[in-house]
Amino acid sequence: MIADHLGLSAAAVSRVLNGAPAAKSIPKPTQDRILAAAKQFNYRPNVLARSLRRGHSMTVGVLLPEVSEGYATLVLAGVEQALLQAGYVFYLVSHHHQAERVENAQTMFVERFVDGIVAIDTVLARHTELPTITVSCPDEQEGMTNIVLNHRRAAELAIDHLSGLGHREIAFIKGQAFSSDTEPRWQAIRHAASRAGITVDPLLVASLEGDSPTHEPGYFAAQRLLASGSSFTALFTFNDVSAIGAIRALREAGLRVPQDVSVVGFDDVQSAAFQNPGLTTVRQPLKTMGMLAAETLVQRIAAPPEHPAPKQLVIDPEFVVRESTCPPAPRRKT
Amino acid sequence: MIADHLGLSAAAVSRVLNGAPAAKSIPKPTQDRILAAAKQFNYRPNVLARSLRRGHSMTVGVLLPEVSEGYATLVLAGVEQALLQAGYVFYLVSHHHQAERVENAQTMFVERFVDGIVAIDTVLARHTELPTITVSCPDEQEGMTNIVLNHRRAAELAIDHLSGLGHREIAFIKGQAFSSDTEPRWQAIRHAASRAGITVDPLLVASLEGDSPTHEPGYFAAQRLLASGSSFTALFTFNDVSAIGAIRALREAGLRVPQDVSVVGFDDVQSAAFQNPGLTTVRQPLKTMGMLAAETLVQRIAAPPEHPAPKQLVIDPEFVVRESTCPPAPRRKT
DNA sequence: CGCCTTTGGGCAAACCTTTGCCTAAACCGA
DNA sequence: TCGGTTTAGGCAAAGGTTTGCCCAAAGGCG
Repeated sequence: MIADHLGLSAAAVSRVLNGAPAAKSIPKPTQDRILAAAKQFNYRPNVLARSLRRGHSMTVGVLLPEVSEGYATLVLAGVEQALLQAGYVFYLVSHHHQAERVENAQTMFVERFVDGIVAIDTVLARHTELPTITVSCPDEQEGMTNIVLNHRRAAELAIDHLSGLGHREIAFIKGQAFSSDTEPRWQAIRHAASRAGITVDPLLVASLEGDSPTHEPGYFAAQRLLASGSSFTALFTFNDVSAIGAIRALREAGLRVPQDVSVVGFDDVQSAAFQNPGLTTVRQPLKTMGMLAAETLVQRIAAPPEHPAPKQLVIDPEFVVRESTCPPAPRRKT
Repeated sequence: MIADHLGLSAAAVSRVLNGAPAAKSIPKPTQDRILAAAKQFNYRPNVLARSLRRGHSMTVGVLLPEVSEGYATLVLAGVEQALLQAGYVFYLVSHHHQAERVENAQTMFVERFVDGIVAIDTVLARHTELPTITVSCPDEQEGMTNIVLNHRRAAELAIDHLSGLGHREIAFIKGQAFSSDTEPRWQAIRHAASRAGITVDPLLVASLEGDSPTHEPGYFAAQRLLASGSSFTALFTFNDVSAIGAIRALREAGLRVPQDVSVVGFDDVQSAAFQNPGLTTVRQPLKTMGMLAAETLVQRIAAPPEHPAPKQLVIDPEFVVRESTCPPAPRRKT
């Protein structure tokens, strides 16, 4: 269209606008005319046509469990920032931990020629040819890089903190089975506990149930722990929202946090610092992990890795002490 | 490709697969062959090519302030669900309330041939030809529909609740200037207050400052209110996260909520019910608003509205009483 | 047998760029 | 003057669908 106006061919225009090497055979004045006309008409190449021809779309697909949930959206914030910076845009789709939705999303992604995939807390439905980076996903598929937390370290931080305060009777709330972090973190906790000489009472282990991403599962899990009859002076939950839900259950049962029960959360979501009491928690640098994922992905898109892609990028957690933990009361039964 | 395999033309394949009217001149057996082959090869038409030809992309652009923030992502959840149901996918971009980022996003949207735009709590940078639905946006551009809360009703619910409990000295935390709801809601509050015979002490009005979407602005705003020297028995904040931040500031100042100060939030985000104390708040049906926005948009994409599009869809709030409000103490100065 | 109508589907343009290959003119040196 | 090189950009294919228009063969009717 701009070519017609100048009496040139579309080829020339394309070359100049893209700074193609072949453009060096086009004299400066002509180039300037093209540039000027492009500016004048506010010309934008049709991205669809370009993608069709070039075979890539400058788009990536992002998968997460819930679109409105603290954990994944904090990762997403990092992903977005890094992606934008690199000139990519993304499709977002949530799957609510349903395999079918993941599957559909994956086919949608290939249909629409995304250049890569970022999957947050997601188990992929099948192997994909597309460059893929996962955040907190369990399976190690061929050639895909996984950004994971150092669970070992995370568990030690929490257990050593509680153990250092004098707690021996510690209750746990595990994650849902579908959550990728649940198993590795639980392994790490068992390991850290035994290292600290703490035995894990099976009666003091509850799991989050249901697929609600809200506080309720933690609330009910804590109620089950209280009903189990075993006493405990501390509680370590799978994440912060569960912790908040659990604290409510504890309080409703007449227990004070932290005087009667210390509570340690996980993630350090934005609201953790503003809880009452402020939540002691294991901080995951979620935004950083998201940025790392996106950066790794665009790198991989630009240049496929030489031989075997690095399988894992391990991120270290921090521990944040606030008000929800203290030494156990000298004597008290739940 | 599938055409070659069957010795047919791409045209025939296209017509059959799309159930085009012209397909009726193709006999059943041939149609079956095409369908079978498509299934066998798991054939997916190239969406890029199709969009290029058809002139629409089955994609919409979604704009919001922050990707990890309770309010907008709850709306987003509704948008996503309705969009998915209608077969659309979306680009997500956050703008952090920066006009330039909104502008860039808008040009990106037209470059990529989105079929429409959903803008959540966003002031658009310029007029757009694209079908656009906004949620909680102030400006009434030609032909664009805005989903808004019934601020009048919302303010009355909160003010009448506090006034009914006996509160007369009420402090307020207004939203940031860039937030679309700030002005209309404030107008509504003044109106409701005067209707209830309550005078608004200018010293008892603070505004959220800074563009952080977290609890801090509310925390600092509450501190400024406390420092103002005027006493108050109740506080009505712009949203729940501010309320949570404010509660922390109050508590740090030695005030108990609700015994010394009642607090009413706004939105009813997921964590509101699990705060300590549980937050009394004005509930916006955010997910519903998101769904409504998306449904209205796809409708408008399918069939441009007859003449003048309805300008506004007004949604009614609910009031949720929890534990952060109670009658004021008989006598107490802050 | 000749004409008309279905039947069955092909042709090619259009959507818009990108890119490998090519060429016509000009210029330059011998 | 002639051959070679550079200049300046054009040609056309390719990427995969969609769709308006067209046509050939077959069948039906008079």
